[in-house]
Amino acid sequence: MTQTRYDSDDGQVRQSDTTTEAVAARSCPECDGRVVEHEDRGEATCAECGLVLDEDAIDRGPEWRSFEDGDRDGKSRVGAPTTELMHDRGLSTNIGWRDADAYGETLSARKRARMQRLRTWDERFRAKDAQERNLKQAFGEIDRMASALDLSEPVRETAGALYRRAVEAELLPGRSIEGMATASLYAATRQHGAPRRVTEFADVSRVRKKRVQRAYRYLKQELGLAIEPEDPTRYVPQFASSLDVSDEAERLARELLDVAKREGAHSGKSPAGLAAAAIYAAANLTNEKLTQAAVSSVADVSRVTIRDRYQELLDVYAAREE
DNA sequence: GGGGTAAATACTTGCCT
DNA sequence: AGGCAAGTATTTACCCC
Repeated sequence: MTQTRYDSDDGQVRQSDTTTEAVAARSCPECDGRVVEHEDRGEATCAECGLVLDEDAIDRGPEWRSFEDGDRDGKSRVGAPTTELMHDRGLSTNIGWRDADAYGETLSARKRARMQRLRTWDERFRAKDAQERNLKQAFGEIDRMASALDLSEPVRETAGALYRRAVEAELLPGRSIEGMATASLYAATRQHGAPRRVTEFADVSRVRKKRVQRAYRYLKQELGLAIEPEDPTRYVPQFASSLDVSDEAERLARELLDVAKREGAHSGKSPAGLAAAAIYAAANLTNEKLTQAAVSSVADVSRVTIRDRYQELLDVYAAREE
């Protein structure tokens, strides 16, 4: 009697895996979700909606005041803000292509030759390295996909950091940049506890679902990523807001899922399918009009699956009541 | 609209070599 | 290591009420 196990794809499903990130006793003001602290970045995000609660303790932006009397232009002591999503963290300089000095005067032949050599070296230091070019392209991909899926900034940053680690661990040779970039982004959303379905990533990526999953598994294993098994309740806020159901129904959906989890009725079933069914069942119970077709399309789960799961959820819930 | 079903497909696991 | 078979979940494409 074998079963499809959606909760075992990180190879080591243990209770202790869930404690990698410190769990705060706070809850999100927006959606009441669990708040996850990311100590390494001085950030706290909501596990449900990805909302950033505590922005960085360190301000990496320029300082918008002058330090010398009469110096009205030089209001910045630092360069551009650093970010994970620039291949050199935004710290590079550029040497212009024009053969003119800062005042616009043309340069002598000797100086021109020297500038040419400088450019050559500048070029070599900055982008010659295959790894750097690799990062550049991957970060572009990550940013593009994240925009398409409307993912929060911290998620993008995490994805960038993961990808960088993958490159540094030399995981890339023999694998496609897009595949690994997509996998990094997927892993990031899982780590932040606001998961999206793999198919969503495959839709906005040039790689197919299969490749994404393969790359994801590889990434997770090689980097020793501790990622919690997918929890159906994590999908509830997403689906609920897309379908515009009441808070009451949303709460009920969570309860249905909690009961199902306690009864072990969820093992082997797809988390998104369960969440979709719970929303549908809850909407029915609170007399809200919600068609299976509507839920099916936002959750990316077939009507058949919703029907099957929602009957099960109701059965388990009813058996539990007495 | 909901609900049912059969065949096709996807994914996992265990077994084998 | 990788191929293969078996078992389960999910989707697809019909159907009826």
